[in-house]
Amino acid sequence: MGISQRKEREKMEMRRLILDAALHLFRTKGYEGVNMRNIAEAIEYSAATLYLYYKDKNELYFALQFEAAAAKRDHLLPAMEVQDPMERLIEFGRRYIDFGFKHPDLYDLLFITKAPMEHIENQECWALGIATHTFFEETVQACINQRYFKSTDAATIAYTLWCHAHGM
Amino acid sequence: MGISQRKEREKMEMRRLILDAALHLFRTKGYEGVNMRNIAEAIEYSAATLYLYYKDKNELYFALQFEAAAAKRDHLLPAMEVQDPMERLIEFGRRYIDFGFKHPDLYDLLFITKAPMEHIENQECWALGIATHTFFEETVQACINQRYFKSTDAATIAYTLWCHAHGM
DNA sequence: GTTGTTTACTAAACAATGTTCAGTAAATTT
DNA sequence: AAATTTACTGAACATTGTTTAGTAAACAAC
Repeated sequence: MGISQRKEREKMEMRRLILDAALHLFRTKGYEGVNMRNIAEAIEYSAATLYLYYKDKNELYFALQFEAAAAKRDHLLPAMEVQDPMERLIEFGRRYIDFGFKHPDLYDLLFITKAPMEHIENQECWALGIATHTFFEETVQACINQRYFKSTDAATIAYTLWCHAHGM
Repeated sequence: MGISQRKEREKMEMRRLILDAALHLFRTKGYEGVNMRNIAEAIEYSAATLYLYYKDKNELYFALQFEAAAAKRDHLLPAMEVQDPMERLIEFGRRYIDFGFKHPDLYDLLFITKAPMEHIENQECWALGIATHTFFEETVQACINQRYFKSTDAATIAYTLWCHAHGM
């Protein structure tokens, strides 16, 4: 069964090729400024080929959203190194906002842009975002434990802080 | 010179007709779900006619943004009646968020959606928003005067509160 | 009141986009 | 070697924003 394995691998490589090209184009030209033909041209395939790997532009879009979530996690990750919980929380917020400024298109992709949410069934989609948020809440809880906050309602504090960062 | 006056008036009426139709369509079908032909059809004119009154879809869009700012102001207006500044501030925030939930499309139109900002020269555009924000800051100042806040930095407090509301 | 000009509008066309489809050549299976 | 499946493509389609050439009415000029 070596052949089908190779085929599967080639399919994955093709998907990677498409995603990398799409992500690069989206980053440089903005989401609106890119179309299927652009992406296809970038990888030297015909536009129709894209539809063999992604049902439509939306599906490609959601795949990229996953990539964006990974990029955000990578951007936030260094904050985990900070030992003091309050310092860590601050670093976390700083990096969160920094991410928004450095990659406005990715930020929009994650939080702003609306697209028909037909892929919610794919729970895996949200795993990365949820993991990050969990880490954030744990840090808040650690701060509470060290009496940094008057309140002890972790969820509310986390929500308040997040609202503030997102609003900025 | 009665004729040119009448023409001018008819031109304004036509603009009103277009804006009303566009706003209604945008509200019900969402901004992406409406095109120039839809709008034209709604007022029983051809699509090309729209271009006699607005340079392109963008200009029509900015005209609507102005309408949205007016709608927001109208939504926030009742908060001015509240006498106690802190109560007023709270009512203001409540109404701000309420507006976002009741008219997500208008809210997006005002704060989220990106379009080539080629109309910045039209300062009048921002007048409504600035007026609202000024009133907001005045209320914050009133709260400071009554020692509702520890800090006395009105701008920062206003910004903090606004970030929070917008983030929500 | 006829004649020229301007205005208000339209149908048709254009260009760009997302998407589909019929066909083809190669890879694979029988 | 033949049959089938796979991977891909060019051409076409539908929908959009926008432009253009033309037309009929309103208006102005004599």
